[in-house]
Amino acid sequence: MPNMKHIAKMAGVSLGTVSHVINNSARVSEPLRQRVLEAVDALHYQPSALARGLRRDKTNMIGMVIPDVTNPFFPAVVRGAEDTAFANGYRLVLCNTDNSHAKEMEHLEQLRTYLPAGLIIIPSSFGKLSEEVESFRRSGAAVVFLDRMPRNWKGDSVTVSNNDGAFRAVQYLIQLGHKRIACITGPLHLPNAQERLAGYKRGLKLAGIPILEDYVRKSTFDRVGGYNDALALLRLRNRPTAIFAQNDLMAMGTLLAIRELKLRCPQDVSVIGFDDLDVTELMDPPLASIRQPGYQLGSTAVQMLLDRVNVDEVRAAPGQHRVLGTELRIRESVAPPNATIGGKQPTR
Amino acid sequence: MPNMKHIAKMAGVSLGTVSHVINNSARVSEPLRQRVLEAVDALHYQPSALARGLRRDKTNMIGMVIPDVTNPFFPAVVRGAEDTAFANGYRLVLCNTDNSHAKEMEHLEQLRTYLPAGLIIIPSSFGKLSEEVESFRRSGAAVVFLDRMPRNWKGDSVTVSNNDGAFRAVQYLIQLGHKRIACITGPLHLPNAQERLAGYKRGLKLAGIPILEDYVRKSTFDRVGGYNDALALLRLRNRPTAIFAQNDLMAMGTLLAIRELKLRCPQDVSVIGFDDLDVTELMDPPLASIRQPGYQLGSTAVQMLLDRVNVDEVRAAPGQHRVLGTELRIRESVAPPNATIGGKQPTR
DNA sequence: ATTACATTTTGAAAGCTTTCAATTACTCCA
DNA sequence: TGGAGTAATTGAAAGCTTTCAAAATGTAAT
Repeated sequence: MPNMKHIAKMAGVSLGTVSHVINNSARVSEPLRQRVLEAVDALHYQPSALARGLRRDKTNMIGMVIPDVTNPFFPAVVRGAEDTAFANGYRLVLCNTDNSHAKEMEHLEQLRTYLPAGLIIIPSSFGKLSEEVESFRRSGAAVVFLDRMPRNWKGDSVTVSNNDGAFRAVQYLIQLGHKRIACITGPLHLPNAQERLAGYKRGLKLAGIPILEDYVRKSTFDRVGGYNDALALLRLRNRPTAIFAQNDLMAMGTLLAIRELKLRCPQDVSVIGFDDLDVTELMDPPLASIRQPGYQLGSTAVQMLLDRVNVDEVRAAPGQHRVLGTELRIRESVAPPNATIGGKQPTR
Repeated sequence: MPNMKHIAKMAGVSLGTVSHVINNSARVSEPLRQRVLEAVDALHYQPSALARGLRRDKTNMIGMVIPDVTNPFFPAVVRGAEDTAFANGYRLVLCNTDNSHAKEMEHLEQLRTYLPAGLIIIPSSFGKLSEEVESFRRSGAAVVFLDRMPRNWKGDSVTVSNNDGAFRAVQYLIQLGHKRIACITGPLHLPNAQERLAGYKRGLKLAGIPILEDYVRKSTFDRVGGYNDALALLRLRNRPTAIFAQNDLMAMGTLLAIRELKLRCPQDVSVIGFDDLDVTELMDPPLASIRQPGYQLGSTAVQMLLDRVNVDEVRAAPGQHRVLGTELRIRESVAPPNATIGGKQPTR
């Protein structure tokens, strides 16, 4: 592999000149400039990202730390991030944490040794993580939190209007005539789960519907979680007529549970999810959901990160906290309670 | 950030000794060793991956080049890869190519400047790509092709039994009584599309069913592709009673097309896909499919890659070509032709 | 032609690690 | 105690780039 020395020799100039031409870091007379460019072309020269990073104290890599690509909400986010990173000459290092604090920390510590330009994090733990991240930032990396954010984070972040989305979903259900509305939440140490829960409660409160302990089930953001807790809800003496699952994976689990108990959706139970995955419209029944702009979430995060990187040293610029909108998508999984004659009556 | 010099000074030893302790690259007396380790601990020292890579001519990064994480088949593959990479101290750089040759090349050229330990590629083009990859390999990186492979590739690869999977799907349909079986293929310059098509043809041939031009539609591996070509198939005078879509995304498009034309699946048309995505069982109707072990595909690829990296310089070791099995998953989207009374008769 | 000044160009240092040849320390035996 | 031989330790070079102070070149004015 050719290096700068080769170029310098071939073009008959010094190392410094080659560097200046390549980086446009100083005025170089046209003839020399041409000779260098020709040599670069002839030898197919590409600067070593390692040496460059070592010298500059910063590489063009962005660490992206997420819980699990396999959760169908995340690929769009990753894609949005990768696209705008790529477009700006940056690369993405993907790290799955499985919501494990230990893995999260291990990834971060490793990443740091690469001097990445920045970090995009969908955190699953807080506390020690925040410290680690703060130290990252002090050492010059830009950090953007995505989707979830530590309570007292002062830097940049992108999230969605979780509270509002949930609120409007509940409001819609109430409008249809539902009074017994349950909620399956994600792990409540996660801010987004908290916010969606708050939105749910706000909706009920506004309509004067009391909030029942039994109707709020703390679960995990995956299908089996949704399945299990839906089962529990559906077996209540006072079975809910509508279930709001805090993400689509849990909503799918809910649909399975409904099927398992030989109930029907939406006649016996309405279901509404959160995320609006691509597949929702193909499901049986098509799943109503609250749309989150996944791709945009990722691309915005990288955009903010790069802004921060480029503004360079104006660390004074206060952290931005951008919130993207959500949108209610109604589909056949919701209907007024006891919509059809023959809908099974609740056991009480 | 602390560096080796700091450690050396603190422990009262030379740079060389620190390095030896950290890498176990030479015998170091126990007292010195302890002092170094203590210093490392005290200062929270971590070797610079950049300097190390520069010196060693190789980093612990693996470039993973795929068409699009957003295609729901890939996340599992990526996850499998990332997991076994992580477990072995390697990191994944994710690159989406959108099936674009140009992007593919750009990613590769960029990756090379990082001296990655290896590359895992799901290629979307061949020809020039193969050259580039070959040159990568000569420069010391291990390369594994995944899912698709250039025709004359001599190195490592992991794929699945595409031909066989397709064959068995077709065989099953025939067994149910279908005679008019169509196939929606992926882009035929992709080997996996080719192989699945070959399997389809083999199945028909074996049963003595003639292969109709009209029943084979070359499409793209996504939902709209499937939708459009399914529409075309369903409008044929001699409408097929079963459609084999070469991946689940296209199969979903097919279901939409069927719905659009007010036909019913499986009564009017049976549908079978390929991939067996997680969501298939929740669809309407649940989609029969040929299962591919996505996670295993990714993890095997990284495993092979690391084997190659570690065996070190025994470049003589011949390329391995591993083929993972596929499995037929029958669900309600397939049934005998004209299963129910009232199934619309084909218009001639 | 000389001086002063602006513009280009250069060479070396720094960034951090690994590795190898050379040096130092140590053990054992005569 | 001296010397041979082995084991442990060291220091410097190399890997590739960027950057800065210094050197060289060019221009203009006197």
